[in-house]
Amino acid sequence: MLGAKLVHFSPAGLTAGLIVETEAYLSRGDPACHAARGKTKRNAMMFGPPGRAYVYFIYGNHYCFNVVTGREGHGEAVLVRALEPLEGMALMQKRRGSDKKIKDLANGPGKLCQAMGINGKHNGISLKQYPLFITAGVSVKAADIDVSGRIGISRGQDKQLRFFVRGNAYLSR
DNA sequence: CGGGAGATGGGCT
DNA sequence: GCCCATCTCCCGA
Repeated sequence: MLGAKLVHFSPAGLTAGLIVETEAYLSRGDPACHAARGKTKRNAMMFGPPGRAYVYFIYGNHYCFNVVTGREGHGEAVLVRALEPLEGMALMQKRRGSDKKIKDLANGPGKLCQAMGINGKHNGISLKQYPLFITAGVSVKAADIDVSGRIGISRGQDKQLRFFVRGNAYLSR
């Protein structure tokens, strides 16, 4: 997914960005994964077919955007943590705050949802078609991808499941 | 600049 | 009640 392009045609206009940072949440042996304790109303979309969005509300203020990656019934997804803004920067600033610099528009999971206009109503929709989809972006070589522990979690901190484009200016950290 | 804490609300126990 | 895959502000350096 790194280097792929996330596009959203919203009623307010078009925004798009390159995926530069992700985290994997596995279906087995991963206590940090929302699906670790079985299927619930909240995480049900994670168990659906791959290629759909799993969007959830967190900390009373923010949404996080995931792509379901596991086979149907498995409960596996990839969290998108940061985007390099490509199109619709003016709209992103309108949503995020006009004082924000470009590099602060989508360099975090909550921030990118706000910048892209992604919210709970996108939970479960296909990411292969209008209005919200992932398409070809730029090619990222394996040698340019770095790995680290995941950010902001309290369980499963030992796992090296955060992936990002080394040196990219739009990472969350 | 870096660290600490509050805001804020839905889901789960 | 408590937890939480976060963000922002405010403080001190």
